Amino acid sequence: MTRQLETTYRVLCRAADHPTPEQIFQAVRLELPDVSRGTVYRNLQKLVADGRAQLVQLSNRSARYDGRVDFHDHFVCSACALVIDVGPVGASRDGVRRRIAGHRVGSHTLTYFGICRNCEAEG
Amino acid sequence: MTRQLETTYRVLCRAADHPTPEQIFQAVRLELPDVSRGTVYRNLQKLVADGRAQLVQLSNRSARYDGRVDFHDHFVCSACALVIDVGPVGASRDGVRRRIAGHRVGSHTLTYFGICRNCEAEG
DNA sequence: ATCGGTGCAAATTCTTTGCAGTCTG
DNA sequence: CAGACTGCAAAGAATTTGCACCGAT
Repeated sequence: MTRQLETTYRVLCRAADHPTPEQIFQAVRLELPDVSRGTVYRNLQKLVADGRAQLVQLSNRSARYDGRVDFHDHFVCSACALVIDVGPVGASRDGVRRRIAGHRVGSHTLTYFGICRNCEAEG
Repeated sequence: MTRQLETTYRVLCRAADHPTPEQIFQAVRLELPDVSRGTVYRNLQKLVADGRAQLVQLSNRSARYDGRVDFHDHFVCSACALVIDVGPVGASRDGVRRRIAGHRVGSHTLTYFGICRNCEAEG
């Protein structure tokens, strides 16, 4: 447990907005000015592998990480890429299968796409 | 409606495996040897904008396109990136909300992550 | 001394874009 | 002919990796 890993984890848990690796890197750098991007990328993958963080697949453009590891869903604004947590209530709690066409299901996530209030107001 | 766009669309509809842009490019090139990647990328975006194809957000690694535009869900193998269609039955059909925390919901998708039969057999 | 973790920079991978030429309506 | 579309190649963005070094066992 290095300082870099610990700081990355703390930054991630503190953030509520599903930050990108770049945002996490910038935040970690405030505390550890000499940290490198490569280290932050590596540590984020380590956190996911250890089950202490989640990689949220919302966009092909950039990864988004989540310090919450319990089951919950997401709303994504198609205009500004805002991501908010939803649940853990709702449709995705029910009727989830252990197997689909013989394939073993490990997890699932329900993602809502739409336009957030701000973007809707701006047109 | 150019030959490139028409061919791209046909290739996409024929494919059942949610191909990547690169795979689509290779398939289109069999029919139009001089087509360029840029054109395929542009045409895929056009198809999505026109509602004739769907971009499936499954990985930060590479985009996956889907010629099916009706509501349905996906199973993704975490080991080999296999993607199969699920539904349109199951949990994601029910209880879907029009608004979440005041944000307008346009669509939703339920994604199952797991290990496919082949990968499970191989260990 | 060893071994994992780090910073750095280069390399990869995937996608977008500027531009000049071409095709379509 | 005008505007949209194309191929090409370069640019751009996001991420990964090789390597030498450092720090804690």
